[in-house]
Amino acid sequence: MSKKRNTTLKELSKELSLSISTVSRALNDHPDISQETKERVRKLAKQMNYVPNLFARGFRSRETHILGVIVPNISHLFTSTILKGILEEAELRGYRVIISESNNNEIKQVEMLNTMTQFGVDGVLMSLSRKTINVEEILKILNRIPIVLFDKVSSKIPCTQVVINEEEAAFNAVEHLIELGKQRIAIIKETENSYNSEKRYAGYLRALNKYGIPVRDKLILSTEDISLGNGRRLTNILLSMKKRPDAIFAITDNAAIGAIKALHKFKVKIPEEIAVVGFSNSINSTIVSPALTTVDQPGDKIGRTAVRFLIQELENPTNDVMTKTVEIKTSLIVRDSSLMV
Amino acid sequence: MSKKRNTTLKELSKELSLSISTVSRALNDHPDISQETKERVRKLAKQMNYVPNLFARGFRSRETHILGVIVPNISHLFTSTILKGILEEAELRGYRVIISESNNNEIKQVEMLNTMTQFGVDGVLMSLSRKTINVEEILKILNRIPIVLFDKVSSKIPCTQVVINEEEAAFNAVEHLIELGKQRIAIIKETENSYNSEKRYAGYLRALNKYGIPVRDKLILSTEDISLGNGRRLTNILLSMKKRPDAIFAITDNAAIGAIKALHKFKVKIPEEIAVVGFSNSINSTIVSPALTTVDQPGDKIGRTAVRFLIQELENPTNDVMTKTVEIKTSLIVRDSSLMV
DNA sequence: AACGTTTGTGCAAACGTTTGCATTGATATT
DNA sequence: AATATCAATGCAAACGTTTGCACAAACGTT
Repeated sequence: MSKKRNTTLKELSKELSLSISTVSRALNDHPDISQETKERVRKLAKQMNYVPNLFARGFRSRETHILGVIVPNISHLFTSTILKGILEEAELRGYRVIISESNNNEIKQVEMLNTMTQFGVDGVLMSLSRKTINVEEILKILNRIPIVLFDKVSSKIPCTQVVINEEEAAFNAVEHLIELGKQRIAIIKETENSYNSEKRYAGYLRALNKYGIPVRDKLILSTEDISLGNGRRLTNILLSMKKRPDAIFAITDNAAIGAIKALHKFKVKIPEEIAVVGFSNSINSTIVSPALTTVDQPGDKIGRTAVRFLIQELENPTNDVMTKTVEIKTSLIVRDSSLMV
Repeated sequence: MSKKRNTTLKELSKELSLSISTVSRALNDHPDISQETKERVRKLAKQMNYVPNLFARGFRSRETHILGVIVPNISHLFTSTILKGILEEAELRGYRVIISESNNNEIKQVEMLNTMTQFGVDGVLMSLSRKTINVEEILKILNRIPIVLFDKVSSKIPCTQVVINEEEAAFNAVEHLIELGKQRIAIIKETENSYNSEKRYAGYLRALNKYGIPVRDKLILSTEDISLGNGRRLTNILLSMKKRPDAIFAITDNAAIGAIKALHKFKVKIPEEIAVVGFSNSINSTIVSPALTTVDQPGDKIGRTAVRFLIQELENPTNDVMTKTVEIKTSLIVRDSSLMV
């Protein structure tokens, strides 16, 4: 039951009466080796079930073909969809993936980053923890190995960043509401200046501006923790106003669902009286009733793209920092919560 | 930007005018080394930011301190909750984790298992892909390194298995319905004989038997793919019967939600006319209305437990196969879909 | 015939760590 | 004084792979 040893190059070479180096080269398809020898070697290797010892190889070549991934919280549908994309793309290109959670804890995030580099990953894919303020440590590591950020990113870190086009997505969502004839559009966003929240807010403003709709401070609500409960709470506030809004744009599905729950309780007709739009296309958005209009973020595409850029950097190393920002397109999925005839 | 080299034992030893072996032993707290030396070494190591090269170490000792994890689908809330538990517990005990998806594909599952062992993981945690029939390859690998199965398990594989107590959980759920006074309780389960589905079905039967309620074939419905859509479809069948059931036990939340949607459409009162109980405590179960009564499966506990058993095996290797089955307790969460006053 | 070139192969070093054994000097035991 | 014991340290091998270089044989060119 204890770990048995694998076939080694040495054993193969003995069996074939060749040197270890020849066997190694034969298996690596080195041009110096004759076709005939290559075939003999490959045949025996297969027969003896030879598998290269990746540790020895990585140890020698300083390349592990392992990518590190750090995310705030793995059990979040959007995140795990991204992970799915990462896993698939990485595997396709012959890389393994090590995953870690930062639990939205900045200290732990740096710790993970450190053990990962210590461990010898070739590069790191990372979605930043909330309130990542002290980027100094991260920059230090960025000096040693390539990092690609996705989803939760920061302009303070000069590296490739893969995000959805938050601003445009929000713009489209709000424009959709305007096209329905809505004029008093409330927004539920985050208090702290997260990248995502800010961009979505910017999209909201641009849409209002484009159509000459005044921006009303009263309709702009913020919360620390953009959860279902807080969505409900803030909606209650909106409902208590003399002049109620006629639409709510929540920057996450959960908050939007909270809004729907609150509207339900007060028997407000959705979407006739107040339409609701969310953001994420989480599974819940189809389960709540009425089904929620929302922005679909193609998670797996984000993951795949991030991997592609990272590997690109790994395989064509340059000395100048890459600071490209790649924006992935989203699409608005219109459902009953904003479907008017 | 290219990978810089880390401080090595050699460099430390030169700086301290000690031999490499002494430095190594000092850092590993070997009893042969004097306290004084140990402190000198540790101090310089810290100062020079020494980190052991895990590859060299793993290479030498044949221990990587990496665990492999294979799951059918990472973006499934229950699965990612288990992963969370695995990550936390493994990290706590100084192990790294490599995660892979089998996508419910038996061939790929074996492939992943192979590359993982090839890669040198110390052990594997695995949730089986649907329709895992040919366990031969898995047994072969089980000969080389320890495997612990969780959630989707199989008695054909002699190893430690961590599961929830499916049978009892289902029993409790159905008993709850009976206590409400329900007598015609339908079940929606899977066609193929998955471990989970079978156990839950057994619990259903036991509950009926205990209370002397006849088992009616007509009320036992099966589907290949236990999805929301199929839950809806099968419920429609139930509704078309002359004598409708007065409760539905669906062996997954999604199917239960499908049932609720169907009942809604036909204006059936939940739970007065027909009560509904699901299984999983997915987020959706609180979002659907009425909120769904369901079985809470403590995912992170499953993950943690699985890791504990695996490490236990790793660190106390024996030659006899472990075939323990560990059952994790669940609890029934009663919500509106079965709340009668 | 002497010399380059090409082709295929082998030798040996290197990667960074751990560890069995040898070595040294000091101290305790007879 | 001779010997056994002990504590602290160093030497060197080993893990499996890759790779620069050397080498030998065969061939082509002058």
